[in-house]
Amino acid sequence: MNSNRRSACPVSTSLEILGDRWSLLIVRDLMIRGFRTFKDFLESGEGIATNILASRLKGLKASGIIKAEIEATDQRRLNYRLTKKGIDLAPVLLELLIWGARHESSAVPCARSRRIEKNREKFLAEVRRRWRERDATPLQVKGRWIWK
Amino acid sequence: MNSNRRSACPVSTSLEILGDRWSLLIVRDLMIRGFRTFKDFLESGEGIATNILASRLKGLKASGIIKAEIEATDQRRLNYRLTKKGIDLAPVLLELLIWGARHESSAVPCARSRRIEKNREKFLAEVRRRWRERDATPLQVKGRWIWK
DNA sequence: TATATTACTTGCACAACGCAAGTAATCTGT
DNA sequence: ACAGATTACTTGCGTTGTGCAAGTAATATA
Repeated sequence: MNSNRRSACPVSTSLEILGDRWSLLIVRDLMIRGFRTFKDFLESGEGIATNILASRLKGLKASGIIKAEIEATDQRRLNYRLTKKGIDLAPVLLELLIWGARHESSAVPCARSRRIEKNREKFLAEVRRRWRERDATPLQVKGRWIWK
Repeated sequence: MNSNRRSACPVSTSLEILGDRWSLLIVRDLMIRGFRTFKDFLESGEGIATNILASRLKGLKASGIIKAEIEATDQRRLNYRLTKKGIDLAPVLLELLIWGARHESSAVPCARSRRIEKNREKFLAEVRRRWRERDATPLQVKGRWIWK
């Protein structure tokens, strides 16, 4: 499992699993936007190709970050869900959000990203509650989407 | 500058810049290990190729995350250094470290990663102090390398 | 029973990566 | 002063990964 690692550094190990343009976006969609299905991810706006999405889902599953279960009422639908290991990525995503909002994004007003930053623990607690209770409504902060 | 973005989400934007297997490792080496030169990065253990390293350094410079200055006493040597934008990635790296140590790494003893987690703010303050004061000694926690 | 939906897979062109080798500028030892 | 070493790259080339379009199998709906 942890053979063929390029190094023992946990940052390096994390990046071997998550270091690409798409994996963490899938985690974001599961965590924040309440997405569950293949089709949801396809339509998430960044325009991932079907083959790339399939390969990333496969990788995330192999790494134990997500799992999939067939929907009881519709055998066609696979519902993806974060594992504990997956939801533990919440702080990583939050810090990426804060960094991007501060240094790169014109889309998130400074006031909103500063509020998220200030209420870091509250935000994480809410993300974890949603996961525990399978709350799949898109996450908002003060009535606004946090990613726009 | 922020044209041709696949979406307005700051997480997506961050990943377009940093979402690969190498960029954040270079930032780690600058931030934690006190590396400065091309040669330092080459020998950092993960085995990055020279052309890839050159292209990543170029990208990080273009993104304003690092800057390079020629060493006064040796004109051959380029010293790379994190900018403010670069040092602001410290929380992202820290969370990747914590996640990797908890879920992937056998190299970091649980006790040590828990201590880092508990002293999150102290750790970040120390990283920022080192940057301000140009302290390039490899960062240790209680006399141990934090990445092993 | 025909059509739609979901979650993929396959084929192909193109870009990125990884390794080995080479190069230009600068420094060091004699 | 000159040979050899050092630093920071670039170039070539074969392999791997990505992105798009099209196709497919299983299941659901009208």
